[in-house]
Amino acid sequence: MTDVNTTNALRLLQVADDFRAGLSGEFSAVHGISVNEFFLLLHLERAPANRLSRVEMAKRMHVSASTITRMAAPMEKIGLVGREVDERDARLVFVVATDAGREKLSDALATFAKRSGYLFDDRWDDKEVERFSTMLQRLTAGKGDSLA
Amino acid sequence: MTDVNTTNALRLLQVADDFRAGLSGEFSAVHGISVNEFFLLLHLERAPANRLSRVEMAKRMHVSASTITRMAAPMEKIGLVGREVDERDARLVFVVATDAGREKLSDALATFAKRSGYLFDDRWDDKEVERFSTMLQRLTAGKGDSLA
DNA sequence: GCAACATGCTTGCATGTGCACGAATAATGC
DNA sequence: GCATTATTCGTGCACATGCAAGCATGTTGC
Repeated sequence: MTDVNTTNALRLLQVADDFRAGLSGEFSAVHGISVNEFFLLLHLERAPANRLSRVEMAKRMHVSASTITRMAAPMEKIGLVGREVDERDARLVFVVATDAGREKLSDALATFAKRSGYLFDDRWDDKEVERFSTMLQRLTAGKGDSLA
Repeated sequence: MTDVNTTNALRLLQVADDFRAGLSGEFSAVHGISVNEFFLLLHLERAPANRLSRVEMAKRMHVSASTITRMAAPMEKIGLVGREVDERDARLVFVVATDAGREKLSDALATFAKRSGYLFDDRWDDKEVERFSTMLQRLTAGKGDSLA
């Protein structure tokens, strides 16, 4: 545990957990969505034609396909996402972003940006933030479908 | 979303999720414990007298007290942790590390260190790792009870 | 063409977790 | 002292999620 890599990984997980916990509370209270629903909308926004099949969404979100099925259902009811079937392959059921969904995402992203600012701005200068960004990008390298 | 802080926060969450997902699989397969059980053992190891009350453990693990109650029960049955009651305050029920629990933690920490190595060693040199460590530490500053 | 296999989606079941409540114990105010 | 309040723990319920199975649809080999 004196290993630097171990220490870094522990801190990484802890910082991420703290940030996610804070997000969860504000998303729920202010936007009425969960963190996972936010990420689902974000994945849609970055996807071609603003839509993804359920298995593809599942892979990108690190959850099972059944979870996507169950997450999408209530979001369809309140109009945050829509449902489309592929013309050629009737097995594929797409989750597709709606205008309401994009607007909700935009609102939530403002909250996300604000909390990101709390995390970094008060502690680091621009140069450090840039350096951190480069480092993180290398950690995600090779793992496709990244959001950032 | 072109905001650097937002990008960094997104990457931070993504890297942490990936790492946790990988850990989860190996912990389950090799050590027979969950990531949360690993963290519970780790918190015990770092706690005074190797024990913590349930509410205190709950705060440090970002979970509810009832979750600690329910996590501890099966871990007691297989001898990974013990149960102690405070002599002065009969409300307090401590989760306490056992020898078997410490040994299990030691094994799991080896796995954790190995995967931490995969994450950092192959990509960065020592100087970068040290810099990253310093940066992460500042992000956790002010949030007590950190593990690293 | 048809059979065998592969892929995507959904559903039943089991598990993990939070919230709200109640019980037991402690601390506080009078 | 005794009543009131606070704290800690456990439990019932609701919800989210993964896994295994089943169904519908596509693909491949012959």
